[in-house]
Amino acid sequence: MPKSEEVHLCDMRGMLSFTILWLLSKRSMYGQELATEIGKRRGEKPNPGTIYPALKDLASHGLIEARIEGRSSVYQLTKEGAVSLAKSREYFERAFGDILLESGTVAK
Amino acid sequence: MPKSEEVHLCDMRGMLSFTILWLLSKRSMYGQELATEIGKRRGEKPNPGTIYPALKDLASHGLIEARIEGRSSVYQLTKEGAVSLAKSREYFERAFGDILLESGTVAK
DNA sequence: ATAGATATATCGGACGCCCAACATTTTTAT
DNA sequence: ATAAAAATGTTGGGCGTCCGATATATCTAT
Repeated sequence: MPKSEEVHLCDMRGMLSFTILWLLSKRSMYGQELATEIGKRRGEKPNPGTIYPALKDLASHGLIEARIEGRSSVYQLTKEGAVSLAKSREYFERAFGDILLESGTVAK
Repeated sequence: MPKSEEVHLCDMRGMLSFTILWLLSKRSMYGQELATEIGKRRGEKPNPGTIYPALKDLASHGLIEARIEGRSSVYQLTKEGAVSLAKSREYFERAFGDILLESGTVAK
C-alpha cells in the first residue's frame, strides 16, 4: 500500500517478522518463496530490500536458521522462533482478535 | 513490548491508526479514552507522544474530526474515515485472517 | 559458451510508530 | 485563591518496515 495513489492513510505496514515466523511454522521456505507467500496476503510482493534484511535479522537473533540448498537458502523455525511466534500470536490476538471476529467475512 | 527486557523480536508495533479508526467506529472518544482502550489491547497504554500526533495526522487527512467538549476534544469518524477503515479492514483480513482463525483461542 | 532467469544481498532514503520528558491549559477540590 | 488532577500537546531520538536501485552468484536454456 505504501506507494499507492490512494489517500495512503492507515498504511498497515508492519508485522513482517511475525508473518515470516508464522509462514515458517507451516513449512520451511526460501526467501523468494516467503516473498511470494507474503505477496498473496498483502496484494504486493515485498522487494528484496524488504525480505532479506528481515530474514537476516531474524536469523541473527536465533529465531530462524538457514541451510543452503542449491541456489537458495532454505529457512526453518528454531525452537526459540517457535516460542517467539507463540508469544507474538498471543499479543496479536489480544490486540486484534475482536476486530477480525466482528467483521463477518472471516466467519468459520 | 518495545521496551521490554525480553528478546524483543517481533515487535508488533504498528496498526495504531487502524486501531484508532476501529475504536471510533464503535463510539466517539477523546484522546485519553482512546489511549486507555488501546492499552487494554496492547498491555501498555500508549504515551501522549504516540496518541496525539496520530490523532492530529488522522484529522489532517479528514478521517476523523474533533469537537471540543469541556477540557477534552472528542473525536468521531468521518465518512472518509469509515471508507478508509473498511478498506483497511479488508486488507487486514486478507493478510492476517487465517493466522488468527487457526489459533483456536479466537474460536467463536 | 552465451544469455536469460532465478535467488540472494546491500545501500540510501523515507515513513509510521513509539517512548521519555517536558510544557500548557482547563477543570476540580480544598 | 491555591493546589492537584486531567487532558492535550510538542520535541528528540530510535527502531522496524519498505522501496528502488544496484550488484553478484548460480542454475538453465539454447
